[in-house]
Amino acid sequence: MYKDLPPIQLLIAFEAAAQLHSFKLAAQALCITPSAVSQQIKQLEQHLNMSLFNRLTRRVELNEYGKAYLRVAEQTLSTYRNCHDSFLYQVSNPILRISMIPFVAYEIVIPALHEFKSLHPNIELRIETSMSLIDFDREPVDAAIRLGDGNWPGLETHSISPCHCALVASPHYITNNPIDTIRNLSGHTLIHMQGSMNDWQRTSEFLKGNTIEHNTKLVMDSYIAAMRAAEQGLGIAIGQLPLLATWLKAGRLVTLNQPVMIPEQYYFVLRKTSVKKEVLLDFYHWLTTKFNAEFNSTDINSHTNFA
Amino acid sequence: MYKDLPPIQLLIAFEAAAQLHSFKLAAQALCITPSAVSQQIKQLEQHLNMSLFNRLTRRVELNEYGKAYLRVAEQTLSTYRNCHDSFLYQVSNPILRISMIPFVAYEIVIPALHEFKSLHPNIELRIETSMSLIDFDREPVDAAIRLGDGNWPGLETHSISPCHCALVASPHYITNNPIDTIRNLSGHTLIHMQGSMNDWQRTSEFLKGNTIEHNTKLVMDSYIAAMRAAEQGLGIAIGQLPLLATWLKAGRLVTLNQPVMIPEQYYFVLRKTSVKKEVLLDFYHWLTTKFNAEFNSTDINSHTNFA
DNA sequence: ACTATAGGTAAGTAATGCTTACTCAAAGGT
DNA sequence: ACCTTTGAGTAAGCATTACTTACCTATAGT
Repeated sequence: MYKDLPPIQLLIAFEAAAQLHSFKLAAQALCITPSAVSQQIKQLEQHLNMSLFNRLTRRVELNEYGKAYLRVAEQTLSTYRNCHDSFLYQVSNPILRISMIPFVAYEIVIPALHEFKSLHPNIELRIETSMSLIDFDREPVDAAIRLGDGNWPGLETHSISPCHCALVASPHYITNNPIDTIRNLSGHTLIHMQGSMNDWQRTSEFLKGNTIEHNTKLVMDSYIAAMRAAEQGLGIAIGQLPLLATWLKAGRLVTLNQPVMIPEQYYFVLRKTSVKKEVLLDFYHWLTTKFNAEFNSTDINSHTNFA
Repeated sequence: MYKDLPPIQLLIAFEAAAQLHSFKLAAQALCITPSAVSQQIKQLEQHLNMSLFNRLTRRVELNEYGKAYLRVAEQTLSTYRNCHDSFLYQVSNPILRISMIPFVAYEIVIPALHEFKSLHPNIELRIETSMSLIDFDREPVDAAIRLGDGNWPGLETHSISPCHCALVASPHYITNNPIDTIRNLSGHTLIHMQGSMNDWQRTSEFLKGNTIEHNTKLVMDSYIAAMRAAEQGLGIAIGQLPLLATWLKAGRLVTLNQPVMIPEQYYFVLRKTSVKKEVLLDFYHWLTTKFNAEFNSTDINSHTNFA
């Protein structure tokens, strides 16, 4: 059936001639000669093995077949034009789906979204919050914000900012549960985060202490829940400085020691082959300034030092 | 917006390559060389100013733009193929809309329709019954069966059969209302048909008589109603022989005189520019045999002659 | 009767699309 | 580690297609 389809480009001349009732006007519209239009339509008629126009003197008009075929041409070409236009719209107004943990979304990205939107009105951001590392091959996301060593095979990584950690608690908690020195936290509740259970192990190594055993454990299912628990005075948590700027400034939490830079960093991660790389990097650069603004505005020396 | 539409024929190679994930296979499908496919797709990419495929080694895969553009190509081409197919279907299974008076439809055409359908299974007939001459420029009909002199400007006419007229009445009526001679019908009811009021005038001239005045008139609104009235014994009507074959054979009516050929004939009428001329003439030839079969099967000498 | 006009046709030319021949890069099989 | 195979990209040349030019035809309008 497909084999004897007339060359699709002939539809263009036919549509113009049919709509304008004139080969001459069609030729003008298409910037070719009337003769070329005549030949193209003759070709189409030969392919269909039927005539499409009644040739009158100095005028052509569609016959019944022509009228029916005009519907073919119009439908086909309008489909092409509409689909093409919406394709171009999609391309020039890309949707960036970016995955991150809820805390980063709520504390850093979302509060500044209106600024990004005003800088890049064409780019539509879709923030996807996820607890764990998403699989780029399965999830329909364009990029992710990840804490790690920057080594994810097949993905392109861009460093956003280093990560400083410090023990945090609410001021109220400190008052009611005095801390002698952070090397001796026995008797205190240590707030853990699910999936990062060895953080306290590492922390104790950093602090050159070994007092983290025999403490009460409180395990929360996310970083945001851990911070909220600390804010409520339920114990001591490990806070990441770039994320806690507003909490520390507002006095919802205080740091108990000089922040320590950990080996992991925050990275912006995207597919190596992403066609949206350009706009994604626009977002990355903007995001980096947001992270650094947060971190620099946090006076990392304003902690209650029990070291 | 339309100006920078890529040449529509490029969609064909793109669709094939995208669906087959291979320029080589696409080339085979299109009966061209892989190089040609590669060049067409390169052209398309240059028009769109973006790449559509990730070129891997010995393999190509659509990137995100390519996936989006595949929808453009598929929609456009499937629209073309579907519309084209339904156009061809329409052409090869034409609908013939043919106008005629109800009597011709009911007595001649419709009883034989199943035969025509078996001879021409592709042709769909639409019988449109109409009391008066329809206007080909306004009504969506392809042809008409008309009684007349064959001279209708702008239309092509083909003679179907001459028309013989005779006075008819029911056998019962004749018994109850004896007729002396058809030159003297005084006292009889003459059944007229609306729109053909001068038929009796002409008939009297044919019969070389002048007795048609001072009779009771019965005016019916159609030929079929006039024949039914005669059948019911309501009076004498003017019957057209080609149409009354079954009625006469069944004894529903009898002729009262030797049928007389009138100047009008039955014609098959169509537009000079009709694109369905071929199938219409198929129908015309079939119709002619039907008319003649009817007429020849009527023994025009089997009348009750009062001349 | 003459002119102007729209379309059709034929021949020549410009443009395009295709093939051929070659290169390249990586995968697969010894 | 080697060579072979394979699919895609490229450049040059060729073949085909599509367009233009010039001329013809028919007719509507003057």
